[in-house]
Amino acid sequence: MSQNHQLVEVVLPVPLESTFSYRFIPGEEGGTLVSSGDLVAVPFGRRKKVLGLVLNVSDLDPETKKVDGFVLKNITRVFGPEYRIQDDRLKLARWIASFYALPLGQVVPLFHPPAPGTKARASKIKTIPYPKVDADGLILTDSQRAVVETANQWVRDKKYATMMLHGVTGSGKTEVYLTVIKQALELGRDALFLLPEIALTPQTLSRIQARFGDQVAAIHSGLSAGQRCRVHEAAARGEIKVVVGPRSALFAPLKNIGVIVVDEEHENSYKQDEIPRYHARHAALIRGRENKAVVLLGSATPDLESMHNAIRGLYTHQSLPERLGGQLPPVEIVDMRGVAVPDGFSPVLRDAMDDTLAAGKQIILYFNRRGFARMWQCRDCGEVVECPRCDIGLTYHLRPRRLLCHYCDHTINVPEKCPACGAADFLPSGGGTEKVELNLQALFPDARILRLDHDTTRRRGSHQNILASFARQEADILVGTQMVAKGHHFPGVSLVGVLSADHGLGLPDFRASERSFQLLTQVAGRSGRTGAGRVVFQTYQPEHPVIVAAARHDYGEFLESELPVRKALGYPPYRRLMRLGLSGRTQAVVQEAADQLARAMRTHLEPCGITVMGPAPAVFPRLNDRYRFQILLKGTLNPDNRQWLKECLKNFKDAYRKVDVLHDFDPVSIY
DNA sequence: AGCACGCCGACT
DNA sequence: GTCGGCGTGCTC
Repeated sequence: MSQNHQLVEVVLPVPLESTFSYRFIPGEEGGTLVSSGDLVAVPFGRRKKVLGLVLNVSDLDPETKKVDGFVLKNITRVFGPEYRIQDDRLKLARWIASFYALPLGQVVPLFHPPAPGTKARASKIKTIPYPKVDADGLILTDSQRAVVETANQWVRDKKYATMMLHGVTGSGKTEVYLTVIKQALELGRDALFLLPEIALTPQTLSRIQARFGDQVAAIHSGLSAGQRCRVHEAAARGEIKVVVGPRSALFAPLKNIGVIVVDEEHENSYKQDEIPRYHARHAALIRGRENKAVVLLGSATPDLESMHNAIRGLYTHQSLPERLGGQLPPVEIVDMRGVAVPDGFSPVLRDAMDDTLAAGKQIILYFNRRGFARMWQCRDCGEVVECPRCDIGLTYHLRPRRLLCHYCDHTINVPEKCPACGAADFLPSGGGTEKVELNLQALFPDARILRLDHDTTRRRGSHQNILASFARQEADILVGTQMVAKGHHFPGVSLVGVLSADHGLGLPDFRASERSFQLLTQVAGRSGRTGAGRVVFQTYQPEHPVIVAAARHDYGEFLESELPVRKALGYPPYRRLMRLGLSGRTQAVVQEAADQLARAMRTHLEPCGITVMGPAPAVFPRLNDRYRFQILLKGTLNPDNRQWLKECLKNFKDAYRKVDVLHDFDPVSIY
């Protein structure tokens, strides 16, 4: 008894609005039919297997060969029920597509494992036993208990609500998350626990696992495609109740979510920097709403947008003011003006390092530039060797010895003679972590030093290995870029030195202050996690409000200095941003395209209260031999605006085929 | 987005 | 001579 054939409307992962029609011939037993929400594999163009989402199904006359002039192809595979995308997940997909002005097909791949582009890998995060955690949890402090009670009440009431959990490093936020999740599980609900990949350390994992055992599964970069699928299937079948992982974990097929944790909510890694450019924190709120779940946003240095929402009463703001078992370390600001420091270490910092090493404690040194010297400059004529593709100075690296472009990875041998004047005397100026390491070794010949930056973490897993080694106190000093501010818990560290605290402040980005404050606060908080600690900020701007506020661990002070600036300039959190980036081979063509696009934007969006800025050459006007311009929109686009924008961009791309256009809502940086 | 086809520059 | 750059056209 043969079933009727099915006509199936499928969404495919292409940047097109259209859906595609396929035929499905049910199996002999007649059991399997396709239905809306199914994940299917289909032949598409020259490709044999493309994954698609079934949107609609209808009956099909077996004699019908064509639809709309297209010869129907057959669906080759229907995935099991674990892979269906339905209900709240489909709503989330539609929301992302509409909010970020993308075709649904470009969003759907977020929802099916394995993550696109990942090859099978074997490496696994080693599970180090976490120092004996009471499976029933610790005794909560009064402030923790107050927070937990509020959140638990919301969960019991099935109320969609967001809590901004504002607590310094070591104030016990994790304990709050785990307690709230525990209650949700007891009520038969599931939980998502998002955190930056970098924070997904073996310690964190085993702490969560110690509490929830085999009800919890983690998704991380060490998993193979097969392992990801197993987690996905187990979650869909209800065998797993808690999924822990980076932003992509948000799409796990849990059925009945009661709590979504977004830990370190201010972290920029929650924004995906490729299509679809969504913000996982924002998307988490949407999924929370669909599930009537409680969303916990945790941070020591909340994102200004989140904080603004808390101030406006959209989120409930809760503080965990005290650091458990200790106090925040005092920060000394060292004025570097007029101080001659050939090796970069002020006398204050040097003495502090001496004392710390003598006491057998550990040191973290933060310097936010890699390589040995930022510039390779001719002493005779002043010529700076630049990248031939990027118009950016090349950085001098010692090991291996070469000049490297930090933007396109272009590498050249160190020139013998100045390409401009032929002189053979160069001035490497502006230090980097390589140089700091060398100077440090000269200063403390017996100290064991680890360096953590892009260059020492090329190999897979080396990042976690270096951090783990330092946590085991196999080295005395950890020197590196901002990577040293995140990751493991280091009980042995009693001194943190920031070699140039004003480094990030001059960057041409409206978030430069915020990012500096977050980084300084975060790295300062790594000192004295057990016992006394101290922190030294070396700076040429000792009165800068960001540096002063960070030195006092005072978020409120930072907020007061920064919000008025944002308001005056019309930047987030007061107005939203959207960035249009244009790039191409020929400058004039890109320029012309950018002018045209900006004109269209002005005509259509300015009447809706949107401010159009630019076009202007990007901060790096040429990268990788491509000229770059950008347009910035300020204001909130309504759904009609977004729809119009989507179509405008599509037409525009057809008209200017030599220019690449990217659009980014709520960009994390406007470089 | 892929993927193939097709037409012009410097090389085994 | 061809390897390979990327422009362009199409996908049920």
